[in-house]
Amino acid sequence: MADRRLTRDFFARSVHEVAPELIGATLLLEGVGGRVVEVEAYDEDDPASHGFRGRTARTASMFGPAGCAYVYRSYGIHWCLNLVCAPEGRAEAALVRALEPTQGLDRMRERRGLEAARSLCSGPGKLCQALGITRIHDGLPLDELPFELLAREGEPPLAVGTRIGITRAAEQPWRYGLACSPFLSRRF
DNA sequence: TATGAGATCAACT
DNA sequence: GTTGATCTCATAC
Repeated sequence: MADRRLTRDFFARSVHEVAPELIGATLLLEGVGGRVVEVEAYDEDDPASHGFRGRTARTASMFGPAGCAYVYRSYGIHWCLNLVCAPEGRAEAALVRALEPTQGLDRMRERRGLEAARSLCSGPGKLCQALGITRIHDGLPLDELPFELLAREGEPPLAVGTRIGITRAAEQPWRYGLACSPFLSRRF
């Protein structure tokens, strides 16, 4: 198989370029995962972004090198996975919101309880639970195990919309998805 | 289909 | 003390 691995160079650009190109890519953790069908872009000048108020202990990895994971706790219960992008010394990241499960379905059902494939990874918190992503993955490079991140083949139909679950800058059309996918967290 | 409450933690004011 | 890049379950229409 050709090496379609996404490396740091791929992420060393504006998140607004990277995010749409992530749709259709394959994300695996320890062989469990699937195709990325939904992401949201957050940049440093974005009031909704964790990077907006500058670097803190929690958001440190968002300010770290491109091509790494930024994992944080949301609402005290859920984990959310971001892929760090950065042109140069900036804090930008793409929030992975939904996957189409393709590998390790059994492991996912084990972690989340018996469930239909379409609801295993249809949301940032669900996806992290299904793949077993926690704080220990915060800051890890995405081009090394246990992560595997493979570029898409071809250009899938893209859907664009407004981001979900935020109160500030809620009108920005920085949510990207695979058009008509049944695995989205919400329809566009 | 839609709306609302509860769960629960760390950063921030 | 408040808030949030969420999810699930319950209740209502």
